[in-house]
Amino acid sequence: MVSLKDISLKCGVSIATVSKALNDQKDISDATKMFIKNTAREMGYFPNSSAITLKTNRSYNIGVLFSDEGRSGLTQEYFAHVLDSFKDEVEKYGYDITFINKHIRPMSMSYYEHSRYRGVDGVLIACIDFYDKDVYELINSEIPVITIDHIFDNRTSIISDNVQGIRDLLTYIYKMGHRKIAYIHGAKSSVTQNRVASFYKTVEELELDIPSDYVVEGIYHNPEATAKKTRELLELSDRPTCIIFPDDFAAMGGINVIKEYGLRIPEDISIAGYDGILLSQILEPKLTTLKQDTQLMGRLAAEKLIEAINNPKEAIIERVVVPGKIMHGNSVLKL
Amino acid sequence: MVSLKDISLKCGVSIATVSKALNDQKDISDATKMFIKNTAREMGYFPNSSAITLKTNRSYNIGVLFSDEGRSGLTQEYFAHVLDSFKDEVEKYGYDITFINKHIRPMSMSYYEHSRYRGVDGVLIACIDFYDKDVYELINSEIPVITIDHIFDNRTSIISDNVQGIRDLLTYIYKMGHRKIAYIHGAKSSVTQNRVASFYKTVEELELDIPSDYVVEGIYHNPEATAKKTRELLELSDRPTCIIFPDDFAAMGGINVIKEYGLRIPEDISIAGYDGILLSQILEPKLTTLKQDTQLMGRLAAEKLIEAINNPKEAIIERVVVPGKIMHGNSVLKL
DNA sequence: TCCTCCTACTTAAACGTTTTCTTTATATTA
DNA sequence: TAATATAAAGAAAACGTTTAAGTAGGAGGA
Repeated sequence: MVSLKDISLKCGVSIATVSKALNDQKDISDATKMFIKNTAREMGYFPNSSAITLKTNRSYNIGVLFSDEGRSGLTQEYFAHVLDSFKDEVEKYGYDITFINKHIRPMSMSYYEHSRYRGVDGVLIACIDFYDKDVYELINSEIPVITIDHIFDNRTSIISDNVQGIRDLLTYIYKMGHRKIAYIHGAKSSVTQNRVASFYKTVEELELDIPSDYVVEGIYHNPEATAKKTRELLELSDRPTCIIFPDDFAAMGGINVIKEYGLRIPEDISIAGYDGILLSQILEPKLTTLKQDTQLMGRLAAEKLIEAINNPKEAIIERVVVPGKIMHGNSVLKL
Repeated sequence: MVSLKDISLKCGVSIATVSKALNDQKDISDATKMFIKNTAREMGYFPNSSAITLKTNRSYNIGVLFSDEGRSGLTQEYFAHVLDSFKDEVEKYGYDITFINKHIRPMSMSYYEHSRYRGVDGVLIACIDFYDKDVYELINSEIPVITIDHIFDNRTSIISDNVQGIRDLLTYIYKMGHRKIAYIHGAKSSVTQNRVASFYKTVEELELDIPSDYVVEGIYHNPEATAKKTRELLELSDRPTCIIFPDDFAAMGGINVIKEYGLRIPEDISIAGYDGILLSQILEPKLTTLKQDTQLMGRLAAEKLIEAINNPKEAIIERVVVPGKIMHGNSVLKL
């Protein structure tokens, strides 16, 4: 591997001069700089990130914490898209992305230790058990951190506007003439809390009268659980005219049950999803859903994180709320 | 940050002794080793990967090339699952994963340069334009490389058994009594080549007579393109009784068109997919498809790559063919 | 007793950079 | 002309680690 030393030998200058020339520093004459840069190119030089990181404590590497009960969040379309957008954006600034996990090398490390071990400049936390004490250790460390869809007091977070999202969805359904609206929400999490709270708040504002058995707990991304809850809703003596599912994918389970009952969507019962993944737009009828702006979320997360990396001291703690967009499909009938 | 030097000072031994003790080398008495290890733990020591990598040329970091026309392959369920499994496996051996791309730092680098820059021990190549000259540079470099679903002469590759897969699928459909079987395949790639060749070969073995307009080119993961081709097939004077789609997701487009024509699946027309993603098992009727063993592929890729890393000289070039499994859904009617 | 061989350690160089401080040479000023 | 400022380059230390080579001291053997 060609090193600065090799170039300095070939050019007959010192290593320091080569380093400065390649980094476009002031102290070098244009002629020398050109000469060195050309020689470096000819020799096929490229820098060594380990040496640079060791010396400067700046790795241009960002850690990503992205797991979900064993499975990595990768396999969830929503998070995959956020990560994808995040990756695109940080790459523009010259950053790479490394997954940070607990099990590494002979010893096992905490997230924080792992982050320090790899010398990452910052960490993106998403789709993870936010109540893990190892997450707390990281959150309270000196490493710049951004969280997605979860708020910590001392950290900037990017959150999808679940409050407005559910409000928009519910209001739309209301305006379509529905009054008996059920909601199968996801399992306990801050996302769910926001959605459910917003649901009840909107119900109040709209002066709706929603029986308590219309709001039930399902599981995100779980069509089976959704199917079960849907069945229960359909068995009620006073059946809802519209069901909001935890998310688009889970909705598939509900849709199957509805068909099983010989009911048509939306003629006999209306439905709505959440997320706005590709699938939702391909379903027949097209699903009415709330599309979360994963691209913007990823981009903002990148920008805010890099900002925090560049100004570790004066970093402002922000809660960036990213609005979603309602997708009017054909799954909610105009009554 | 606590360094070996700090520990050595506290313990009153040399830095070398600390290093050896922590790395369980022979040269140290048990008493000293214990003492040093305990002190290290107390002081909150963890190693610095940059320093280790710089010194040893071993980063315990694996590069991943995972992109797809702008979008990263992350957003494709099939590859997301392969990567997920790969990640799980390499982590067991203490490796981390870093995405390798072209744009990094001020200068832009080729994949190879980027790999060297980060000092990755090996690279996984998947879901990418394999005909890119930068991919060739990497393939022909000294860096251990594993490819997924594409064969290079000089590299080990893990490939899903597309030949047997299509054969199994077609044979199954044949045994269900179908003779007029259409195939909408994906765009040009080695995967497609294998599938199409296998389709024709099996057609011959089964002594089927498939008209040439039954085999048409679609686009993977593209429901619209699939819808268009499906429409064309349905418009044929001699309509097929079964259509094989490029993949499960693309199949959605075909399904919609079929419904649009007022046809029932499988009573009026049978269909099959490919991939066996979650979606396929949730569809009603359940899709008959070929499930690719993404978990095994990821694991094997990890094993083979680590093997190559540990034995760069005597690494054997292998083509590991991973069998899939046919999933008998209800989308193919028994004639 | 002396020599040899272990054992348990230390020394010091090296990996490829960056960066502070010096040095040298040249230009500018009085 | 001499003093001083400036530009361009170099020397050397440092980042945290590994490792080959060296050393001291004690045990074992003849």
